[in-house]
Amino acid sequence: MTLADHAAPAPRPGRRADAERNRAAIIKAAGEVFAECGGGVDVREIARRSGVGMGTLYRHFPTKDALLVTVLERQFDAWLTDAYQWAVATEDPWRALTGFFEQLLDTQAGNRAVVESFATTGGPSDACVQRCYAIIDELRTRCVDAGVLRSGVTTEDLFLLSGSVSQAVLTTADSHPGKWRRLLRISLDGLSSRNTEPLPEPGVGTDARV
Amino acid sequence: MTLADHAAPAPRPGRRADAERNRAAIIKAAGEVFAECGGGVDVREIARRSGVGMGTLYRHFPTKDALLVTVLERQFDAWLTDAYQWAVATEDPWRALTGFFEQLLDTQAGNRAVVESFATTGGPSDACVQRCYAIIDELRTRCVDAGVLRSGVTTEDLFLLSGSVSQAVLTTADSHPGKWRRLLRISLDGLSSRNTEPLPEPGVGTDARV
Amino acid sequence: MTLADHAAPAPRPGRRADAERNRAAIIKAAGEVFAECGGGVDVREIARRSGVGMGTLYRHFPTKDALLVTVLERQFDAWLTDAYQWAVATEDPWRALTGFFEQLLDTQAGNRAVVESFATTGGPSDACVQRCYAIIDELRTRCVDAGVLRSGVTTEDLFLLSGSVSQAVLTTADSHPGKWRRLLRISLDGLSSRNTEPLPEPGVGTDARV
Amino acid sequence: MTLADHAAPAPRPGRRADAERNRAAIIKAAGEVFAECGGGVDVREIARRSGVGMGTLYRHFPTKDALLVTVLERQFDAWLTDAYQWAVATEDPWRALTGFFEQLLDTQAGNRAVVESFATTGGPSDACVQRCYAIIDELRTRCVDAGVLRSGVTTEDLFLLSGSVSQAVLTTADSHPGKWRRLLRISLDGLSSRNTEPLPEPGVGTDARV
DNA sequence: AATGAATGAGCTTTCATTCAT
DNA sequence: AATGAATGAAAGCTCATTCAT
Repeated sequence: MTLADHAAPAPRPGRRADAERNRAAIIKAAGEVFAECGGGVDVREIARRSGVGMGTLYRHFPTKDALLVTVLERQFDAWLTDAYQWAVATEDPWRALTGFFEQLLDTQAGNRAVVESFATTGGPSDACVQRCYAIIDELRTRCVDAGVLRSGVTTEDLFLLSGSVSQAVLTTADSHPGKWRRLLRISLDGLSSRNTEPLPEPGVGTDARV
Repeated sequence: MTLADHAAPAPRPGRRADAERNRAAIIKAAGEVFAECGGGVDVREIARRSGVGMGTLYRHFPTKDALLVTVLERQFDAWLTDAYQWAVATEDPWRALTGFFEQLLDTQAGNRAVVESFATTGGPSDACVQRCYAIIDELRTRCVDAGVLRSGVTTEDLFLLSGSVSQAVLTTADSHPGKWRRLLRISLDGLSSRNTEPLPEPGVGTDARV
Repeated sequence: MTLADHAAPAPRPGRRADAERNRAAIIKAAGEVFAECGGGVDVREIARRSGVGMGTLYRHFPTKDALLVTVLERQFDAWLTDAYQWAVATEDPWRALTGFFEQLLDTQAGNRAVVESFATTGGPSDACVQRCYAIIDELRTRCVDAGVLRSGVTTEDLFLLSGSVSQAVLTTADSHPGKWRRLLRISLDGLSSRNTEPLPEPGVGTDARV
Repeated sequence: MTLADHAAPAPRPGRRADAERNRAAIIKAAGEVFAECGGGVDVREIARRSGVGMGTLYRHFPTKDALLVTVLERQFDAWLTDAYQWAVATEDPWRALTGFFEQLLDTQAGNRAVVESFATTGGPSDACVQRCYAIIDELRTRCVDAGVLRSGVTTEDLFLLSGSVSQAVLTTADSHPGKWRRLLRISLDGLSSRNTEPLPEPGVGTDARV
């Protein structure tokens, strides 16, 4: 049992089959609709696309926001899990870290809602963020131990980097898909231990221009 | 006359003075409101804060979006100009480039609407983007000539980097102001010529993990 | 057999025992819920509290309103019976009449749905009203025979009086419980034969001010 | 200046004429609709009937409830004023008191919303209740001074009596209009000083049957 | 016969935009 | 030209009733 096992679909026993099917349909449809249109879409669109009535939707999720969070969590969690599993199986610590980021960003490419969540809430949900932190921290530690990571780089730095590049992923999704990979590589290279200059302290006033 | 002179307020001749004053008041208020609340605010709030009626507002700007674009353009343009002027006056090409980014990001720190614009429209407006591109290209060329920039880095890469870090600026604005500077430094360091590995081609399929 | 025997639970022969149990549970729960919250409650709350599913509830009662009426009838009927039995056993005709009202009002104190029914439907149901009328008429006749009732007072007057005071009972239920008893006493005293002025005729135009 | 001057229509100076007309139309329509259908009606019905859009309605009243309260206050206040003015001009204290009640009840006959308000909120609004209390108290004092009021009768008793009879007014509005006048007379006669028995103390346990 | 999930019209409220004054 | 009231199409959410299991 590692960090990577995530909330299973949880097929509660007494649940009727069609209810479960509907719930799944809602989550699926919501996942697509939120991804395409962002969190601002009309709930009706999700109901329509999932083939259920409004009441059914609201039976399964008490508010639109609850649905959004659920969907984002599931999506992000799944991506996180995949990327983590790949990373764990990778020998080279550096490649594990960078590959993890690339894979994670790759899967969330063009998902408006997920990317929005980084800008508005700081991430899909606290639980997701926690889990992401834990994973990044693990990968970071391996790099530190191997001496390949720039000194002073924190987990927060890495998380922030990931969320920030995800915006670039969305920006370029339509016009220049894949271009973000160059940006990611650039930023990651700035993380290698070949960069020896100290990073600025978190204090506000630091000014690189000086 | 250089790249940096931007669209002046354009005092159209036949215009009555108070109309011009109103227009200015609207733009000022909209700038503040959009910055604080993002592009989703109620137009009424802008009218209220600028002290004009809704009709006046809509006389000057046909749609909310037109107002938003106008405001973003002016703000971004001003910041761009400032940062550019500083950069032009800086001897060291590398410092000019990095300082330019930091200054630009610093001024837009916490401006919700501007940052949103990068995620949704790819930038405040096409004109802004063009101008930003031109400036970045100029600074980039200086670095290339001085041999301090990683080979293969394009203007697009740099622009994308800027837009992406701006998201981090917003994300951390409340909780950890200034933390984005570390991220910026990291990314910029990935741009130095000490990084010799080739960047991935823009093609979609490239996979850093391999 | 007197006026007072009311519709028995009527255990229809072919009925399965659990069906009867469910029906009883529904009526019990509905009685409580309607009393507490009034007729506007969500039917779900009743289903929940009675421990049956919505389908079962609607199998026993075709509409929410049918359930409401059934419940009100049963409750009111029971109270009516109790109050009547007490009144019948009371020698003094005046005390029988007044005590009947007080007892009836006392039991329905705070039952939102019953009181609402007087305002909206004129009473829990036609059958209830009929029965109540019959009882009141009986008690009234005794008073008339004994010469203690104001001349011209009709059964309708008395029924109306009861329904009207019931509102006061509800109004004061939380803040001043029991205060309605003063109001009841006042009104009842207006009914005594010591008041000799003729009551206004039912015609609309009568105006006490003239 | 007496108790009876009530909030004037308040034609705020800068207000546009049509806005005032709309506001009036809304209040008028709402008054009718609420009176006919009670507080539960669809707001759309009021918008339709007053000939304005939903937005206009909500511009004038922030919530449905605010509209309801405003309407009830105005209506009740107007009735209160009328009845009070009549009462003040009446020499006979007893006739002033009883006539006041009759007139007040007469005007609110069949107004569902106002009557509902007594059952749910205890009255149209706190301000209304205060004013009503003050008026009743004044009329009551005159009766007490004249020695025509039953000893121990409080203003609260009288207010409660009024609210309670108003239910009867509503109940009989359609089937037996005017019948409530008999009930009112009965109750009022119970208030005359010819009734010498002490009223029950407000304590809960008092039982008239004993 | 029992269950509780599904339905969808209907509710209150918001807000970009138009238009009478 | 300026004002801000008016508009009405959504939007999020509820709940009496039906229906598949």
